Amino acid sequence: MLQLTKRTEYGLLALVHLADREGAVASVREICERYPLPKRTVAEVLKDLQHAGLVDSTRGSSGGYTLARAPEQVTLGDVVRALEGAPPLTTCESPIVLKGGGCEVQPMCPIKSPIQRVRERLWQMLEHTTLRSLVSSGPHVSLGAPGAVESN
Amino acid sequence: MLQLTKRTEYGLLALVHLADREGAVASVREICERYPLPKRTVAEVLKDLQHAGLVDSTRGSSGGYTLARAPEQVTLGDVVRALEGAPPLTTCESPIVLKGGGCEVQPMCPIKSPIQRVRERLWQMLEHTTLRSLVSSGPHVSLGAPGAVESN
DNA sequence: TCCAAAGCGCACCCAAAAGGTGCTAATTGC
DNA sequence: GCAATTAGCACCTTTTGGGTGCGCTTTGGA
Ligand code: SF4
Ligand code: SF4
Repeated sequence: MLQLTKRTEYGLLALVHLADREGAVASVREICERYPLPKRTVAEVLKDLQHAGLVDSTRGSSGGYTLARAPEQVTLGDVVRALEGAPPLTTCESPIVLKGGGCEVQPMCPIKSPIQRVRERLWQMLEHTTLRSLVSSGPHVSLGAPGAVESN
Repeated sequence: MLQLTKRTEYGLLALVHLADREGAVASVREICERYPLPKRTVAEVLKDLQHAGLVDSTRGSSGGYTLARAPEQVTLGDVVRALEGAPPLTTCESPIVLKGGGCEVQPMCPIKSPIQRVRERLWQMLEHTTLRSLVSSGPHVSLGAPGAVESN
């Protein structure tokens, strides 16, 4: 389907939160207190983002996550790649060789290369959408002073 | 997932074939003899395309499908809409009201409107990719004279 | 020293979607 | 009438996505 997964949404929300925190660590609990999201799943997503090198983690009682790069350096494409894996758009032309030998239509397929062009343009779009642009545009109600509020 | 379904691929291949036929009817059997595709599923897809008004059907022993519009008038977006239904990209902002009241994050969601902009650009892209451009670009081995070859 | 709060890892379950099939009509040319 | 074709609907199977259970490790602070 032509749709982002919830995992990707969770990841984006978490990253936006981290970007707001400007380098301060933010725990999963903190994120889930700000947005009504399933805590465990968000934790899973953050872990994946950590593996992808998009966030750094610190363990221990006052641990949490921080952005690993500046918000300008993180793109929607990075997040999708980290959380949804391979980006094939069609079943052929996926980077990894697929079991079964791939698509039988391939040798005579008239739509393969046009579709690939579409895919490339789509990914260009995703790569050009930075976390910074997400943070600065939306309605995005401001937090209180960093580290001050968060009543719960 | 950010990926087209097989149904959409089948639909595109079928439409390309119909475009080649230039107004002549083509049966599901004929299409599946040209491309190694599961006959029944392709039939199902064609039926959906018919409901969406993209193809016309004629029943009976020498029946089949024909393009309902010129190849320039059919876009990738039309096909996706016909075969994958609603195009939300996120779970909020889908045209229909969803059960459960929709996303709880919505009132404070910082990524909603940026994501929608991405969605719009994506669909612009899909709407600007016509069936004609698919037919004329790919490797697309030419058929014999229309109605002549097709040995099987 | 101990405990609570956080992340880590893995496996597992449940629901939804995608892909595909069975079967039975209805239509139409030969 | 017969064979080829589309129409309609229901059903199954596999895959994917979303979400949890449970125990472990790390670390700061009471
Ligand atoms: S070769 Fe053509 S039909 Fe096969 S997966 Fe690629 S685009 Fe789809
Ligand atoms: S989190 Fe934001 S973008 Fe995602 S569904 Fe909710 S309101 Fe829409």
